[in-house]
Amino acid sequence: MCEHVFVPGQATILHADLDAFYASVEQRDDPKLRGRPVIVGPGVVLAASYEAKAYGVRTAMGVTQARRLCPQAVVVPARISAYSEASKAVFSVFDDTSPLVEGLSIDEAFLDVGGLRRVSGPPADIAARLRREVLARVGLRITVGVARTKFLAKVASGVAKPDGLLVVPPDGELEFLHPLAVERLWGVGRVTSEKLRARGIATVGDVASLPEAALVSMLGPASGHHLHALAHNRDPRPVVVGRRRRSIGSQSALGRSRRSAESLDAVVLGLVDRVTRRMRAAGRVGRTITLRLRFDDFTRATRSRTLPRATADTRPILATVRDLLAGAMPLIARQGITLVGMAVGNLDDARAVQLPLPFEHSNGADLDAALDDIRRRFGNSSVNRAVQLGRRQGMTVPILPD
DNA sequence: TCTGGGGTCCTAGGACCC
DNA sequence: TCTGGGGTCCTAGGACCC
Repeated sequence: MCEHVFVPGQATILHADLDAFYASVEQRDDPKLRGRPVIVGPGVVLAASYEAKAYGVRTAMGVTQARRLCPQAVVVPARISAYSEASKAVFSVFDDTSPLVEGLSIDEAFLDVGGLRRVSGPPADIAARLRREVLARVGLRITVGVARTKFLAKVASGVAKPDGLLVVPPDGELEFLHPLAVERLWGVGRVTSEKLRARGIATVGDVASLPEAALVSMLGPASGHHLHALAHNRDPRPVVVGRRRRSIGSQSALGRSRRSAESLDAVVLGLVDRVTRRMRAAGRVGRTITLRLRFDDFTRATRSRTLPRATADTRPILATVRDLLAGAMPLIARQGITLVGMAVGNLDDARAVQLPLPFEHSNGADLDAALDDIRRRFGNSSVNRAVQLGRRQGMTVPILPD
């Protein structure tokens, strides 16, 4: 029998994070790069090795500036397929370690090892073994944080990197957390950090000493509640397996030179082709098309439209993007465009049944029959969605069984 | 700091439904 | 006929993350 042994109050969540991922893959594959400052470019810094970070080189910095800070750095072009292959290899080590793995990005994941104590030993041992395994099987160094909650495990790995392991014991959580800078809190970026620091709030402990209402009025309801909870070390979120992407998109920076309408259209065509290919490969269809623009002064704009039915076909999506772009032409003419992107959201499984509903010429009886059919085939909770979407669209509703 | 590419989630007003 | 409360969806913008 396989029972899940939940030990309350134990640190059982691992946050595993590869160190300087892209740069480490380059150093792994080319011995000449080992021990040297490496920057993955070109254009902007996609990743920097720790040797380069020591000189102040940071992700998203222009490569020109990075070279000024660290003239001896080797700049190599990104090899995305190599990174994605390395990522797959690392995730297969994760999957061999625990059945409960939640990927966060190409280079980090949460693992819940709470049920593995009898089979694999205590979490700290599992974490140490995981680090050895990733190094042995994939040749990459990884940092692991271990704690009772996801948030704390992630903070722990952030503090421990590079090439570290840090366990936060349940009776030492607040001592660990409260002296840290507010920027360590998940969800505190540039804007929130400035708001907090302007009020003299510099550490997690400072946040914890504030009444929740004060944070809410400062930052809005969602951020306020969120930060208050994290500062008091409340984070009940479980590790979730099999989370699915909610949108698929692509974008392209255009540089400073002026673009003709024709060349803009060529870029858009390429984006739509890339995105729809990826959607079809993933077996997804989507309804909401978003056009993303960025201008000379770095302001942004988005335009979106929701289609009556989900699709992964190039033609309707391209037509929609072109239409949105045409609507935005006055804006583009005024501001000068530097980036164009598009994304498809509201994703559904391509296997979802596209049900036609007889709303348009309905006499009521037709509709009731259709809803009965949905109830019979897909379960009761699908009916509400069908009614909502069907009324709005008058046509087609994608439904997956309950 | 003159800034790439891929994402997630929240907010807020208006439309619409029960 | 007028009214209310509760809820979802759509659109646009913004903050944040790696």
